Amino acid sequence: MPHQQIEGDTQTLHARVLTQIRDDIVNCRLMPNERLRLEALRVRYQAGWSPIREALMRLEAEGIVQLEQNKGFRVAAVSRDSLFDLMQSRIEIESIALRWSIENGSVGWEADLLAAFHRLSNQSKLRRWQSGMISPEWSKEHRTFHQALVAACNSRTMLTIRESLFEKAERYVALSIMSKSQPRNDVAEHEQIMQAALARNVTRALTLNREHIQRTLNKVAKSLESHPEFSRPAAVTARYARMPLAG
Amino acid sequence: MPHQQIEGDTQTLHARVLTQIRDDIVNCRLMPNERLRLEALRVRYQAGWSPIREALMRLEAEGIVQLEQNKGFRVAAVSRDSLFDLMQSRIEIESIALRWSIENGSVGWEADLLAAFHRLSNQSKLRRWQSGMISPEWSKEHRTFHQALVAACNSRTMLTIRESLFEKAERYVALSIMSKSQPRNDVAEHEQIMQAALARNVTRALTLNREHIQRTLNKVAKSLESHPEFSRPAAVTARYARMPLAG
DNA sequence: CGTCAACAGATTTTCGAAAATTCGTTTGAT
DNA sequence: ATCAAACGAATTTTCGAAAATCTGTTGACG
Repeated sequence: MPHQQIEGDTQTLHARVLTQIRDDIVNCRLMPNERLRLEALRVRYQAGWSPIREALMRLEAEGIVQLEQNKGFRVAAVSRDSLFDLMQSRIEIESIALRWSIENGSVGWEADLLAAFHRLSNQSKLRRWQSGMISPEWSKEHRTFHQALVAACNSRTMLTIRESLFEKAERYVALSIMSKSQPRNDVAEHEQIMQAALARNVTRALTLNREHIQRTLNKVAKSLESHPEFSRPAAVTARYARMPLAG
Repeated sequence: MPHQQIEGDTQTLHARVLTQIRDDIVNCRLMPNERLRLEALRVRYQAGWSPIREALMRLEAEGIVQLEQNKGFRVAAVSRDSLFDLMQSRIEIESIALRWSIENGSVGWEADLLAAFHRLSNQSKLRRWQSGMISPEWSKEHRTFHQALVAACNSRTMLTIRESLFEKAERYVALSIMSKSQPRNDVAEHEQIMQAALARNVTRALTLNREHIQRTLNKVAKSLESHPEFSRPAAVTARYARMPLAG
């Protein structure tokens, strides 16, 4: 069997750039609707035109970057409408994936889920946010927990879709946190969802999950409304200063 | 209404190449799992490295091309498992989209749907296939009809997902047709679905649509099993004939 | 014989220059 | 003064050469 190379060893440039740009967009270090000038990106990510354009094309397909022919790339815009669309779709997709996962889940799934929750709840005891930023560690555990919930759904397709929507939602949440709105403490919510899933109570788990997403939606929508500049033109072409390599 | 630029006018190269390669893959002119050598693509699509790689990266995100670091691109493989996964997911996604569409649909939606069906049913009277190929015209009308069904669903997200799954399914169907299995005549099925949708009978429309997809699944799965070479290694690296005839 | 290092050819990946396009401003005609 | 053509700078897009990586083969050595 071909031994999988450890990432970072012989990782191609476009793969590294892809990860970095995506991370910067999801965490709103590159703001919604911000113009992505190639020259600036070339400096920021230390690469030539090709790897950067390749990464951007991929992100365009993922839907967090937009391309206008011969006019270049932008970070995908945000809006109240697309937020609602996103969250409503997310509810439906997660419902299906979660149902299948609960129906299929093995003991191993239960174990992984418990473990993920344990890590999440402990992480949240530490400072979860500072200076309008979600701590990357908490963010990671949170993502892992939600992944663990649906992990047994046994459908690559649904998992991929779910992940993509989850990531887009994360960007809205990051935006919301940035505008000095405190993240809500939802450890208890997560625990309830997990309990319902472990009890194989599909109806209850789906309801709780739906409410979980809806509460996030409400909070984000509110902070979006009080900061209309986020969904506005953002004509401000933030010339980013010389920034050292991210991570 | 902003008038869309006629394509072919100031279309960038990577956009043209993207469309062409995608089309070739969906119609299995580039076979599943086939290696995509850049040099060959460069000749075939008359472009430099950059536009081709950019197109391939985008297709990779769409999931019909696979990339292995430093080893290049391949057409995404097919398999019984991913076919079932795809079709099952498609049923769920289309169910949601169709429900919303029926609940939201205006008179304009009804009109468009009727028009699309009319075009489809007439198209099918012509020769629908020839020499193991679905006629592109029929294919287009078919795609348009299914689009018209869900068009009123009012969720860009769900529509995009649905379209992507539909396209992947199309590739499997093309594969099935190629192996001299006749396409089934499903005009009546389409009409029934439409009638249910127009009658705003959500339950019936969803059931019919599910059965429609399942019938396609059965047919494609059968022909996939009788042609195991499609889902197999395809190690045959179609060295384009520069080998002289033996003896 | 079998293993492994080193090499050569093929292929992918990256770079930087050149071509094409857009955008903002100026110029010139009415 | 108004409008539109036209120029030039900024930016995107494309090309082809160069670098890096992979693959398969050869030949030395245990």
